[in-house]
Amino acid sequence: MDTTTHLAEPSARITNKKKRKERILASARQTIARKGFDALKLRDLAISADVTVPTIYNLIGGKSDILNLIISDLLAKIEDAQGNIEKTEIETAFENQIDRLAALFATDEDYYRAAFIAGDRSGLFEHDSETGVFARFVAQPIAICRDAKTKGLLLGEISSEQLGEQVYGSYRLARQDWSNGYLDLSQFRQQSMTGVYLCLAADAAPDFRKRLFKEISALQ
Amino acid sequence: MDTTTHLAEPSARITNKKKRKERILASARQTIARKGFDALKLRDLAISADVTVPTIYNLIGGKSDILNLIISDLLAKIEDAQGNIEKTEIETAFENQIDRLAALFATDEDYYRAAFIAGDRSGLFEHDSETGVFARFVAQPIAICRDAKTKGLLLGEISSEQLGEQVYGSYRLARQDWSNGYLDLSQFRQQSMTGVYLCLAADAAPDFRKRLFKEISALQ
DNA sequence: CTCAAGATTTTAACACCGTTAAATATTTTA
DNA sequence: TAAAATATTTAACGGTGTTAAAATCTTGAG
Repeated sequence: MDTTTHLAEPSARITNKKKRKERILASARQTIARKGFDALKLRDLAISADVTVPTIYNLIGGKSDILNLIISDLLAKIEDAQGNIEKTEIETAFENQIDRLAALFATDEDYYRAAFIAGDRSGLFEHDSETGVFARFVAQPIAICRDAKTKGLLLGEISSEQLGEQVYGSYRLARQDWSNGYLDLSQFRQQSMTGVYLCLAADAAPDFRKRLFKEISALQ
Repeated sequence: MDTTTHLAEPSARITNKKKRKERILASARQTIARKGFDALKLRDLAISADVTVPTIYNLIGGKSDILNLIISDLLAKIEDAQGNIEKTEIETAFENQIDRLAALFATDEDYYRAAFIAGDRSGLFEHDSETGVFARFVAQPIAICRDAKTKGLLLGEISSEQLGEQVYGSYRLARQDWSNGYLDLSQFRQQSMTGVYLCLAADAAPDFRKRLFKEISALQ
């Protein structure tokens, strides 16, 4: 299989290829961010990346392939940003998670909005797959709820799986409303947090419940 | 202005025009329902409605105009189906509302899914407008919550406006998940109801809260 | 009934899009 | 350097929404 004596060095051809590819993708991201997903035209993209259309097909592929790469990039950045959540306190665990997301989105709001819209359109967040995006992301709230139950903060009148899914739904909805342009980023934060705290309050022990409502009114 | 002696009778020309228009729209609805929104092509539509493409432009307009008519139709049917909600009991008020929606969707599931997707894409449910769809629809849960508060079922640790919006968010999310194909109709019903009951439970008086959790576990 | 005026439909084209085969240019290898 | 492999571009195809202009039909006055 390997006929060379040394490891394959990154020949100039290949590095150039990579450079062009990156230039194309960066340009695509910029266009989506600035003008929306439907405004991405292959001919314009080719011009702005200083190549021709068939080169795009050669290096990346058709429009859906470009899309897929952008979505992968989105997911990688999100998972990176979520990182490990410190389980110091329950409220701050969720607050941290949402704040990190909001901070990430703020770095390039148009781009993330566009990427989420693209993701939603291509069924990225389907619930069925055991290993899909939804399953990976919903696991975290569920884990936090479980932890809260062992600490006696939650009463357990509803399963951690169900409660976690509802909590996750709260910021999923806020995220969608934001990426659809219905909310700005600060509203996204407030809306997510309100939803999360309210869900938790439903199953919270009395003093924790009191704390949650105090947090909610502090959000307004 | 009115030069005729009698009221204008619906001349054959005009009734034919209306008939054609209806035929075009019905055909469009069918195509969207069967093959999805992106599969609606004006040439195909013209053939299936037995007219030519410019006739569509003359009677209705371009693709976005067709879309708008279909969305209006969707909204009319929904508002019709919602009707007046009897305020007998709080839980059943929400349950009735959701059941009526689910029953309506079930009459032509593919069509309603497609119409919602089209509506979402064209920013139908924006939050800002005072008289928009969102404002009209969110008013009902808020009113029910207010009623529940006066009856002592809700404690009022959160405003009826906020709680109602969260409740509405619960079935808005479920509706989106259903129209995106992530849930089937029975899951939509279960998911909506769980979310609504959980939101209410957060602010519910003890015995009402107990009732709500019983309802939730009965849903599984 | 006839026929011109007006409304409606259709023919035929335009501009734009994603995509791809075939030709050209470039880089690597022997 | 010559040949082989690889990458890029030229030039086209089929399909889309849209529209001006020609052809057709309907209406109503004489």
